[in-house]
Amino acid sequence: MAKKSKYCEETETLARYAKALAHPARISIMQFLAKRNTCYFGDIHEELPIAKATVSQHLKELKEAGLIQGEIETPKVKYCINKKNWKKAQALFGDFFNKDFCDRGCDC
Amino acid sequence: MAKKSKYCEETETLARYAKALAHPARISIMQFLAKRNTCYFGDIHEELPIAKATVSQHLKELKEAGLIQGEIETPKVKYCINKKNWKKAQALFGDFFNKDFCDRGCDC
DNA sequence: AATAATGTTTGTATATTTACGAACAACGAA
DNA sequence: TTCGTTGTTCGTAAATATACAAACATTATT
Repeated sequence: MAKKSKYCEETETLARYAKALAHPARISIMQFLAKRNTCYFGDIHEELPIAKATVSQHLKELKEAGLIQGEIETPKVKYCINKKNWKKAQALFGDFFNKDFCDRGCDC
Repeated sequence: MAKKSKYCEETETLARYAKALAHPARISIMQFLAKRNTCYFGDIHEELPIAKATVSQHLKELKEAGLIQGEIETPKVKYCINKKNWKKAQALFGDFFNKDFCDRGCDC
């Protein structure tokens, strides 16, 4: 059976990215990855005030949303931003926030 | 008692806005408000594939996040974007997505 | 084989989110 | 006063999200 999609593709995608970023821990992770060359799980865990199991869970969500990717570098795991999807998100949020609605005159 | 804030202010705020946008119905609402002059509840409801009680709930969340505001225009209710906070969100997402992380060389 | 190091997965408890119908509130019109 | 219109709030059910400890998996080392 087909997936019920009540909203347009682009809207769904944007909402999905927003959801992935809807937690301060995940924002922090993305910021950390953005400014770091090497980004092992342990380093990320160190930066955050939460248990490692929870960090792992957040990383999983970011990965499932496509914003990051991980690779095993025994015995560590290295994470980094998924550039392709990051650009996609960048573009979607960019469009979203550049409606110039003010000029159209929402009159409140 | 003070609210426990484990993350920095800016990160929390960004996550809060992201959370407000983390549902296609709410993205749709913002898009609708962005391109419309007058934006009554009924018009918004018409655009969405959900019950009015649910629409009302989503509007409440957007309002509590500060992204929109509403005013009564008996017998209707007019909603519109909160420009001040919209600009704030615009700026926060702008900074967030302009890390130029690629140049720093995340090496995956 | 036993140990150590690094993360993931599982189990679980609690809280939040999402959705809807029904009841309610406010107000103008008949 | 009784309706009709417009939205909000309430009650509730089901699904997700968040967090942690404990158990587990993997690989290197002793």
